Amino acid sequence: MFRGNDVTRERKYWLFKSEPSCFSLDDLEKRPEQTEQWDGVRNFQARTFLRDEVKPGDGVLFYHSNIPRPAVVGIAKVVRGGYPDWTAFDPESEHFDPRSTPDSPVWYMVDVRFAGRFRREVSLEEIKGHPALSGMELVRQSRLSIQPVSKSEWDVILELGGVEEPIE
DNA sequence: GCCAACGTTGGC
DNA sequence: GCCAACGTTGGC
Repeated sequence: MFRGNDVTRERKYWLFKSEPSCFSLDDLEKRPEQTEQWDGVRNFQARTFLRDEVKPGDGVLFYHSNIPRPAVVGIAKVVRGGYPDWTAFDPESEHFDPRSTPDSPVWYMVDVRFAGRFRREVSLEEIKGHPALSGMELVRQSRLSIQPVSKSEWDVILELGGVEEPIE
């Protein structure tokens, strides 16, 4: 009932996938204010996370997919929660979807800001072989592009990757 | 480039 | 509402 107004809500953690040939951690770091709209998500389960559950201050594991050695390469921070993905309204956009309108949006996006690069990448292979990580959504259901990560998984991956806790 | 796993679409 | 056909993702 008070969803969205809960100022006491605990920070949540997420894993966002991206093909680096499309958008990489490097690209995020080079953006103005190191911030980017995470648009183009066209999967309903991922959409629902973006619309309802991803909130400012949340932590994001930045994962590079569809490459020879897929891996978490760094972290980002959510700076704006779910709002309508305008690329769905734009006929010129490759993410155009006429089912989504400004009055009744179907697709949502969030804004993320660069928060750190790992000293070493944490590969999918390593995650699969790590007792504390082998139950991750990433391993169990490999296709979801926005997925929740537990606090303990977040902590272990940051420890493996080697980055100071960067989010306030 | 292959293909398994999964999501979506559409006929019935 | 079932399910076959099809499209996409993403590891390998």
